[in-house]
Amino acid sequence: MVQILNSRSKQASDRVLRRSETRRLDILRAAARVFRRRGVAATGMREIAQEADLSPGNLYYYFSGKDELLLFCQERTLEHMLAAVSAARATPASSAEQLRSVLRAHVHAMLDELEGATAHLEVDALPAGMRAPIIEKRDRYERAVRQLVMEGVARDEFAHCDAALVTRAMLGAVNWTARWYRPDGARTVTEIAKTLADFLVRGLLK
Amino acid sequence: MVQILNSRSKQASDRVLRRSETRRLDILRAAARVFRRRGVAATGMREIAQEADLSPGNLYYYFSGKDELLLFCQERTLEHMLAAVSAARATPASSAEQLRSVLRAHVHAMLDELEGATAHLEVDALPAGMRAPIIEKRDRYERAVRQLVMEGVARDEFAHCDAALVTRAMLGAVNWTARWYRPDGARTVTEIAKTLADFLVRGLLK
Amino acid sequence: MVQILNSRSKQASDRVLRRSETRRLDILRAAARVFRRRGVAATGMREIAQEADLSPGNLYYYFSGKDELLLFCQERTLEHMLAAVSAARATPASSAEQLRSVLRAHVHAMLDELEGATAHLEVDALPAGMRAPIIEKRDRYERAVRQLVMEGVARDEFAHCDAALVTRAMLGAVNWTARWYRPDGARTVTEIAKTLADFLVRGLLK
Amino acid sequence: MVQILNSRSKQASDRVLRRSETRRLDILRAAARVFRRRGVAATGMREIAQEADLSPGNLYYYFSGKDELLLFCQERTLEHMLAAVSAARATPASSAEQLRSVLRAHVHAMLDELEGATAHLEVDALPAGMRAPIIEKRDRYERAVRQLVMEGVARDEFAHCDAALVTRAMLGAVNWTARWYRPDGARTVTEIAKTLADFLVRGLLK
DNA sequence: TATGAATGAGATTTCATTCAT
DNA sequence: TATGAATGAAATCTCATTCAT
Repeated sequence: MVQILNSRSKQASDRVLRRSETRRLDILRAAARVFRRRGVAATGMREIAQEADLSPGNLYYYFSGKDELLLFCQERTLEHMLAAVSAARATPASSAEQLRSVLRAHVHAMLDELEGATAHLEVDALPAGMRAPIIEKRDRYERAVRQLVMEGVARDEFAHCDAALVTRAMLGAVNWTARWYRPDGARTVTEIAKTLADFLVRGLLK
Repeated sequence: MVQILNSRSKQASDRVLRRSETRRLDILRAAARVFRRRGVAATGMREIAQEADLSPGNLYYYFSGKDELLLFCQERTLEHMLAAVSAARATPASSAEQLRSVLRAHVHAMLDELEGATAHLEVDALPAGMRAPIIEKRDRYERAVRQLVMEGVARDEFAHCDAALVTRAMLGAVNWTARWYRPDGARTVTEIAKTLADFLVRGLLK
Repeated sequence: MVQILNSRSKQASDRVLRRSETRRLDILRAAARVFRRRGVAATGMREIAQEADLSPGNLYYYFSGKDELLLFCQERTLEHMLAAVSAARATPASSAEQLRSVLRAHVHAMLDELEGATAHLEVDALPAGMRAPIIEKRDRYERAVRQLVMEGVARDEFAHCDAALVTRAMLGAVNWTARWYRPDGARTVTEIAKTLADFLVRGLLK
Repeated sequence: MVQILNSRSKQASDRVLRRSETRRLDILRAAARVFRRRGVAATGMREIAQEADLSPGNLYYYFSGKDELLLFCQERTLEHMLAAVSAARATPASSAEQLRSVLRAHVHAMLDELEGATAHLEVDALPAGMRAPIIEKRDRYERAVRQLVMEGVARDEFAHCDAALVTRAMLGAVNWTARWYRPDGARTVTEIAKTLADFLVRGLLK
């Protein structure tokens, strides 16, 4: 990935790099789409290559292999989600509204036509040696959501509850959308996100 | 195989059949455990054979292949779950309590040490031609749960809601337990089942 | 196969042996039927066992394995055919009629409902080390038929010809019946045998 | 794979395709050779790969599996033979000479060093679902040969006979050459073809 | 003699990855 | 950068044969 810069102008090499980065992103997005459609384990490099409009061999010019591709996919989405939870918590809104907003963002992060990805839900598809940073992010995210729940309890917005379990229940409900959502279904992603967030938070309110 | 069946030989063949069926069940349970631990797509016949304590080739004496094994696993669990929902609906309890009972049974069907199985969550791992009966059962189950929700609304126990989406949210929350539950975790399956069922139904109450 | 004779009467043990031989013959016939139906290479021991009405394992009580079974099948039929050619040559008939009679017998040896066998046509299905006696018989048979042709030429019954090639042509024509003959077809084995023998010898006559 | 095709790249892709087709043909020929040597059922993918000088896995880059390989082999040869019979019938020659010419071509189609193939004789080696087009061609060919026989009878060139049976006898005689022909034998393919054709047609003449 | 069950070698096939150009 | 072709490891499955009873 690190390129040996030739003697041409820095601008030119920047442009090359930028083009290359764009290409890598395109490939990541293509991979994410196939992973979402078929599941990581059932997805072959050939399918990814085809979705990204290049030859199988050429994939390896941009990524070292399926694992790296998967790792970056997962990282990207988790960072998306971590940003969303940070944004929500930076808000003066109620815990309920913060939580709803996080859950809605979560659904969008998975299902949005262009950038939605679900590969991060399959951590075990990574070789054991590469899981640590993904697990760390995933757990950090879960802790942040749990924190929102606990804050709501502390603020007397939410009833007392087993925050750990309830958090997982909520995350499960939104994660599961990846399994049944169809773009041509009766409800839009936005509707789904709102309905689920409202329902789940309702179970917490006093 | 023309045999004169006297009452003794018939008994013997019954016994043999019964033993054979027992063995098949043992293997199914072993397969279900590995499927639950590692996911269907990532599970190899070798692993199943090892878990069931026989040689890989010998698996094929009992089942025609991975697909059949998977099909039976899925069918078994879905029938368990359908029985549970029928049992709950045969009860004079409130909709809320019926629903809680179904959700608890659902969690148990997946996580119980001995018989818990999650393979039915991965319908796409079956070859397309074998999916129909599984999908039918799965959808029948979902419809039954949705029916419970709608009945609760009709009886004024539950607030008005998008029953289809809310049902999927609840099922997602319980299905997702398969991903994070560890037998040596802080909470028992029974605790998890109760907490989740209570939380989820709470979101429906008026 | 060699049995340890117990102290009972010799008669009894003879009866056992005879019974055992009968059983072996039954199995050979069953094997021959399956070999004819499906070809040697495509026939499994399970199919033979089923056709012979015993368990797969039990086959090995009577025969040391598939190879022996095949060997005996081939030997049996070839000896049939050698006997037929000897019988024909012991006759005072013309060469033409002797030859016709051999060819008819050949067709019957392969297609007859009860005893017909074609396994001897697949010599290569035997392990190389076991082929010698079969090849010897097969070649002896071919030589005998060729001899008939050459005698007919010497006696001025047949036109001069390349006896080796013509013999193989005739044998090919009759061997090939095994591939297309169906018991429920329009012509009986006897009709086929006669028509083919007449046609083939016709090509030799002056 | 959206590509702007300028005249150069199109040429290149043509060249590539042509090379690929050449390779496929090479492999087909190699497979045909092994099938002829050892019989279809006894031939493994490893042997074909070795004969074609590539790794077993690489075979699957060119063909989807053994079945496809076999299908193409059979189709190729049968089309050769159908072409030969068409060519013969387009001729003003006598029925006898047309028939001889077909039989000679038949022998060549099977035994010629380079392109000879015999896989089409083993239709049952194909999975049942793939047989139809092969059987259709095979039967069409047989009908065409039978037609030649019947025409000869109608023209009073041939004696009255059971055309169906006699046709099968002739085809059996030539098909059987595949079983005994050895390239290092005493007679060339051409000699064999001529001798057999002459002999077989002789049996038809008045 | 007879059987259900077990085994191990080998077959076909898949697939991530690499190579040559 | 890009590609068609190649590879090798591993997966699923088959099957003759053997074992324990």
